[in-house]
Amino acid sequence: MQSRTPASRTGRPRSAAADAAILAATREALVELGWSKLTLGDVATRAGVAKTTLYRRWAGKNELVVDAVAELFDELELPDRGSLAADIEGVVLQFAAILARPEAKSGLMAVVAESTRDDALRERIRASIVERQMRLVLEGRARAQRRGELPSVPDPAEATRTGDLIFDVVAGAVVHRTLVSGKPADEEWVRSFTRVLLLGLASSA
Amino acid sequence: MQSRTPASRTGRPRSAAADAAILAATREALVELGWSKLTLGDVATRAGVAKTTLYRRWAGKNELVVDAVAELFDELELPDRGSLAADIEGVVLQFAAILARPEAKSGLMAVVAESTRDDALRERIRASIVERQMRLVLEGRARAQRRGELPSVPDPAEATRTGDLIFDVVAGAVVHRTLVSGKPADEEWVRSFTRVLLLGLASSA
DNA sequence: CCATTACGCTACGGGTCGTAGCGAAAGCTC
DNA sequence: GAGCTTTCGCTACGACCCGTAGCGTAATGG
Repeated sequence: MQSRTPASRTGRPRSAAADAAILAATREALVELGWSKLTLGDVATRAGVAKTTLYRRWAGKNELVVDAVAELFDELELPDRGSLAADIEGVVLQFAAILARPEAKSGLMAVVAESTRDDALRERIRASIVERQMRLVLEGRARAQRRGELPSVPDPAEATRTGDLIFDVVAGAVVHRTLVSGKPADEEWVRSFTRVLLLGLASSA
Repeated sequence: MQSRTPASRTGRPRSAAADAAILAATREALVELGWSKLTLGDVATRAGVAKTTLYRRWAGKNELVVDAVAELFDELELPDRGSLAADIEGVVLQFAAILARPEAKSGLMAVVAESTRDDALRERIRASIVERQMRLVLEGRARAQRRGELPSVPDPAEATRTGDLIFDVVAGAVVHRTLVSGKPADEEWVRSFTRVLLLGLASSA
């Protein structure tokens, strides 16, 4: 996270319980108040810590919410469901379930918006949230290539570009469906999406 | 926009020039300051109007930015380029060019984030921004069906679902590429994306 | 026991918010 | 032009949140 305890060994250690309490309080405040009305003073009160303690660990609202939201994505997994289509449907449904939670809705888009003017924040989001999702895409793709469902790409640069493309299409579609269109990415939608992704528009009814 | 002059005909009319100046000042402030540091007092000063004038027309920052950003999407068009693939590439490049502008980056995601807790704001975004994009998708699809490039869907409900799906995939992918991955949706990317969208993952190298 | 760091608490200047109140300006109707 | 109505610019205000400084205390390790 944000912990920096590399060389310093002396002195009173930071309370790990306080970290957990603050992040939980942040998610609670996101649900009740939303991003714009969330204040660090309120979060500190909810967590039972002093405001100064909070400022010693996080630079501001942006960094705090990134860490609080990032924990929601810990549960993402990619079990082998036997086929590429089933793998995609499974992971997309998991992703959609996380995005449907109010603390994710309120917080994620807000910090992404802020990250357009803050490179350090963008990198923090990439490392703690996006990177994990990306790994799943690459793993699912490699699995499908072993099954023979997807052609293998010899050129590494080309492989990276294709991986990035797939990731933006999958994540972008789910995010847009959930947050912009405001409709649930339920099983029916995910089936239709997977069909289009695999077979293309022309093949889908 | 927000003008309400249905029954009231008497008294001093609202200055249309002030509206334009305020919206332009809002975009200017979005570029220079970004969403979070943009204040209504500053916008009023930039526009050369009193802060109270601004509050008479817009309920708050959210509504103001929605209207300011919405004007950016006025230029979206869908000229007939002869094939579905060419039509998609053309409109996606236009969309990407708008999203690449700093006033769109900073503002759009922020108001979408706020809209997760404000239904009126969500509807405002839908009506003034999303609706226009959706129209292009439907028009391009109808055109492709006339050309025989896409199968026609007799069931109206199914047609709506498919239209919504295509829209979320296209818009979501471009938005995610631009704002989350932070990479440009340039011609090369758009070509690859169009290929995947039309032919599916299996057919793309 | 002592150095070091974290903690809780209080207090503060600075900034923004959104509104109220005022006189002046700009239209329309007669 | 007289009179009515609404908008406009301006000033001022209490309320809130920010981020930090200072202090005494608590919890470690040497």
